Amino acid sequence: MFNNWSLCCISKTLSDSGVNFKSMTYTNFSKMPRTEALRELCTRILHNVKTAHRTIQFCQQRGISAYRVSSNLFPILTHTDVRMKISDLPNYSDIVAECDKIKQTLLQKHIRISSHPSEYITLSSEDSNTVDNSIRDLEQHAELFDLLGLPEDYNSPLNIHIRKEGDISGIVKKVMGNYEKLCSGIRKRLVFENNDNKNGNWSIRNLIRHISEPYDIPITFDYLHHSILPDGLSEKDAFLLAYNSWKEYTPLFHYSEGIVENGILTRKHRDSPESFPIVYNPNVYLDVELKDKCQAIFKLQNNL
DNA sequence: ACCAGTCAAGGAAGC
DNA sequence: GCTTCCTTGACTGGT
Repeated sequence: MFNNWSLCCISKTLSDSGVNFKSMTYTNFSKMPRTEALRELCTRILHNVKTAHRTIQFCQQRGISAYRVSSNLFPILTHTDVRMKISDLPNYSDIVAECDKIKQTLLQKHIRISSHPSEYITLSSEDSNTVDNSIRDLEQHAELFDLLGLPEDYNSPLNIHIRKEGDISGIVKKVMGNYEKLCSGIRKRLVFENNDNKNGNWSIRNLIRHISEPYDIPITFDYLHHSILPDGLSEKDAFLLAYNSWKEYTPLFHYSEGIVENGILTRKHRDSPESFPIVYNPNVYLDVELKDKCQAIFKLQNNL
């Protein structure tokens, strides 16, 4: 039976036992004197890296073969009034040491690592500040991946959406113009995921035609987004088109189920799976976006 | 200790 | 054209 599940950011089992990530808002950060605020932020960040480590170990223990690192491990750093790299942090050496421990853990038992930078980041914006902010965010992800010793290729994908709707060729030109400017640590890992806007552009069909085929970039297949915006493709055809776009790499796809309201499938994620996904080629990993997180995976591991 | 409201992002969608 | 919504778990402040 298919068993290549990827845990999305959080283990509910761990959080129920009090192991949680910490965050920090800019509002709060800006209220404190800078030195004090930075010290608190550093403490929280180190805590988060340790929590990510524990979560990866949890995956190893529970037969979960991949892990999506949360994009909130390092709060605020990319904020326009903070603008720090991980390496700028006063406790950088502690963070490096903790990342080295994660590296060792990953060497003992392989866990595939990926990330899904915030859905608000965009390479398609007409506003250059917005694009710059997005690139800074991506650079932070690449910096972390490098610290974790992750390969600079699609085995450790950074997955984003193309957010803008409208004139496809204009948007693609914009996105690819910005793509060329990205450092290799981002570019060699960056993949694009189908989205589900009403009558939206970014179905699997259009991503394959306008992004993957001309520019040789893998496409992430998301089951739920596809069922909301199939764009004339069956689930099987969309899955296999996306599958083939990964070439020699093993694809990492997203699995979730939507809540049905008044007989209409919505994009809201269910807590727990009701059905087992059809995996049209078993050589994939499925990142489980159901809200029960690891507990949803346990259900899938036990064939519901 | 608990609860409700807030936070953070940029664009879509709805008035 | 303006407002609301989307998304998420943790933070925050009031009780």
